[in-house]
Amino acid sequence: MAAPELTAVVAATHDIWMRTNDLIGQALAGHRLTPATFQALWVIDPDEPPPSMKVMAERLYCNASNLTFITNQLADRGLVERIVDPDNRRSRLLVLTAEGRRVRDELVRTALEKTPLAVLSDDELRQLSTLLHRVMRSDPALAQRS
Amino acid sequence: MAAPELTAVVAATHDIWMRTNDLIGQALAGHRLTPATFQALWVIDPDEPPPSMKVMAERLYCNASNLTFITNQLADRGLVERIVDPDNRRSRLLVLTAEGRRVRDELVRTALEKTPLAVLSDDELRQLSTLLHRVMRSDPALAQRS
DNA sequence: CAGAATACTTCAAGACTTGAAGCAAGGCTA
DNA sequence: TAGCCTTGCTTCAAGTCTTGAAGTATTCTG
Repeated sequence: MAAPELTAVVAATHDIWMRTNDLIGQALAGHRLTPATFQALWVIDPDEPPPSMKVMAERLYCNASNLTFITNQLADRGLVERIVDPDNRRSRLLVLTAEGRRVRDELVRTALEKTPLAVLSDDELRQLSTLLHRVMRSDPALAQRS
Repeated sequence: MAAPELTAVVAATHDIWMRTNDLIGQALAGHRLTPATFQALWVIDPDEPPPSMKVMAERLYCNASNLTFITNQLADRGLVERIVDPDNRRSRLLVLTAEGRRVRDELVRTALEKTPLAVLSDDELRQLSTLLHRVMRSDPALAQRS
């Protein structure tokens, strides 16, 4: 293989992500959520202005109709509400309900406790963060997140 | 948030993975593959002894019936074959066909070219690899891969 | 040898994803 | 400002993915 380190890093990234999902599966199921719906919840930061469906679709790398489905799942569970964007009445903003904020907080906390990445020291986490942010800044689609 | 670095790292891991998937989607579609089926192909190393369905399920964090489905997808496309494990006739070993090896090689190469992680220098990749392998060694389920 | 365990398959149900078609709102231009 | 194009979202149909329960064949164990 031409780039064994790169191969190992790509594989490790995937493995760690899948393992994290595996470890929080029970907690998600307790709220009738799945990796896909949890990820949608994750990317709605309650301290930021509510994202539109369009913005959510970009964050989750999915298309509009997919996001309609995911949003319905969250709305059916009482975790988010759609409101009309007063600045653009075609657009729907996704707002966490009180329950949505509570569940998001709890599950994010669980994910951070259970992820294998939690074994790293503060210093190692900073190193890792530096490297990953360098990667993200290099990619236009990722740069607008970090 | 109690651990902002950890949060950022978990999010970055996921974002980079999803972005990589996004970037190779075209190449996968060219072989009628999806992220799930490509991942299955990825974890069959042609230079190692062929894995059983059971081993594959562990590697992919999925259950046996799920793996039957994924294997059927790959077998229908002529990329893998099931053979009876001579040492345990309950077990089926997954062997890449010649076409399977070719497609795997091509798509792995594409993934390594397109992943945003490819911007890192050799030195940075080594740093990243060191950190991620430390994470993997700390988790029993991950340790047996790296 | 009988019963339990293992490896896989089948089936049914639900969750996810995509693309095509449609609707309402906003933008543009003659 | 009417007509047309674009945007943001929804609906629908089709296909993919995932799970759990039940079933089959094989192996293990007492």
